[in-house]
Amino acid sequence: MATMSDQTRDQTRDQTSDDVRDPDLVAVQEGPEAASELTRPAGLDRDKILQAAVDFIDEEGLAALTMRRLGSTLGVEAMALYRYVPGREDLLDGVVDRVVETLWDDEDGDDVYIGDHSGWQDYLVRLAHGMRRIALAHPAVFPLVASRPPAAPWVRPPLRSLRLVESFLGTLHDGGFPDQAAVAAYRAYSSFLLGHLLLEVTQIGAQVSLLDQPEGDPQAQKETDFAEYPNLARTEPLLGQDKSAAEFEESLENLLDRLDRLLHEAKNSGGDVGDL
Amino acid sequence: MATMSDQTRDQTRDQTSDDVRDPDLVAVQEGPEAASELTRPAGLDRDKILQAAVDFIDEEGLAALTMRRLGSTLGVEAMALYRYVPGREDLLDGVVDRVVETLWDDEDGDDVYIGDHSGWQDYLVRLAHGMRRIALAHPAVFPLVASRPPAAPWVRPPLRSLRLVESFLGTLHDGGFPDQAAVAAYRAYSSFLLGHLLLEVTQIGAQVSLLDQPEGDPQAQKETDFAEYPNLARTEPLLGQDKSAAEFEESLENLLDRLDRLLHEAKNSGGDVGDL
DNA sequence: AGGATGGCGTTTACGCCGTAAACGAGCGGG
DNA sequence: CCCGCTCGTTTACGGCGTAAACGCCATCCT
Repeated sequence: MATMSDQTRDQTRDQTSDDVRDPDLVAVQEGPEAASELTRPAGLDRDKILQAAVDFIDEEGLAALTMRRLGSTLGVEAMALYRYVPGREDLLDGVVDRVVETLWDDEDGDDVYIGDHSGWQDYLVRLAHGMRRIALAHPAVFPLVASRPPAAPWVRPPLRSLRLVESFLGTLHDGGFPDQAAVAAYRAYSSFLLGHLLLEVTQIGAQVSLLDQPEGDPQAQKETDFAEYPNLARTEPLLGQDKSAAEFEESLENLLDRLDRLLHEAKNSGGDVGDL
Repeated sequence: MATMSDQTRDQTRDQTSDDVRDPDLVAVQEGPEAASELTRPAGLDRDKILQAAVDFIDEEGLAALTMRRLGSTLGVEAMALYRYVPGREDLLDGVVDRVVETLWDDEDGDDVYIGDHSGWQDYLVRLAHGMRRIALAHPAVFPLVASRPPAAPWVRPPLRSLRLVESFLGTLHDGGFPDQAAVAAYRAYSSFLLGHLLLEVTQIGAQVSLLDQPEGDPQAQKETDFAEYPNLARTEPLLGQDKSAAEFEESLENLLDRLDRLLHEAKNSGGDVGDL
């Protein structure tokens, strides 16, 4: 597994060979905010609560997050949170928003910052890597990003942030996509990103839960399974292998090719694309 | 390549305006099991409980499902369920399994039954439509299929059922895929299916929740949004449009083309595919 | 026949949950 | 000085998942 020590520099989209480093794994640096936190929480605010919730989910999992426990990590009773957050559900929405917003915050050189870009393909690649970085940084939070209803009911997830959808559509529009094609591209892109990243973080979760469940005689279990499932048995080592980064690049590239085709078809037919 | 030529034949179910019929929308018929149920539950068993849970989630949503409420729909106290189900989490796993197993049950003509097929492309198309039918029949259950950890930790979701993965790998193996390529295909296929269907059912959920939230002055809300988000404003009618079926076919076809390419590359290099 | 047995649903109870409501403690401005 | 405001606490309630004890009743052995 490539935990990678090295940064990315050029990051042109041609990485599919087999010893792929995984630049999306580099951590997002925390804000230099550590003053005197152990001594005193120094007063609550909504942002502090949301950050604490993100951290909590990362460490303990979504199921373990309760208002009381979250409060206690902040040195406060549960009810104190309700002055800043309407309730648990809204808190989760806030967590999603906060995590997605980091797309704009941590520019971190040249990879993730999506405000400035050269061309829609560059934009889509940056956005994809930005989202993937978020997913890998917060694997337990990401399913929330995918499953919460969108902010506006008529916009489809998983991007959820109106700001993000707006920037997406605007970029494609500027790139020459007629509206119809831009929307089709948005959906194809969303579903690709959602599917790949959800699969990837779920795998991470499964690996983790594998570690803390080494219970009674898994050998017998294995053998019975394998008897019924010869193909599974034969490919088990391959199934366990992690080539997520390479597969991600491959699929992303393929999608971009597809969108490129879509763009040219739309242009040639004068923007009158009836179907996808 | 273009494997969708045969398709379905009749299926008049025309619902999404334009031109696209959506055969996956036809309901799966319930078993002819309705004897005297209102008079007496006639005794619990695990299957009855799981079916009741599926129905409950379909009608009330996952969040509303509690042991007490589920019990009461069966005319029974909550604790009675524990004789057949170890706990709530296991019940949810059971729900997922039961729903996925219907892939084999309801053959229903020629579209969904995946045991018998002619070639791997046919199989993948049938499987995709089968899964989509399940997703559309149980939109509130499907996110569960996607987010539960897999049955074996080293197999990645969303298919989750070992039986299904086994049949997938076996079919591709028979179709000439070397193991490495079959596994790559499994992952690409899984992530496509997961992404598309999750997006689609989430949209259904959003539409539903739109209906029961017609609250205070949405007009003002709209205008403020639109001021900040011109591209969203312009494309709103397009974003709301439902072309899921067409987009599904398009993406599926594209994926099959990609897998076909993968197969031939793998064959030409003698099964020695280093990367995807 | 009659008592033991064991399957199955109920009752009771416990601790944790989200959160409504009332309650102070501290503080800055008239 | 004390009013009123901000902000965290206390108390309380109903619902949750579920452990444990408790009937009830059909069946079976003798």
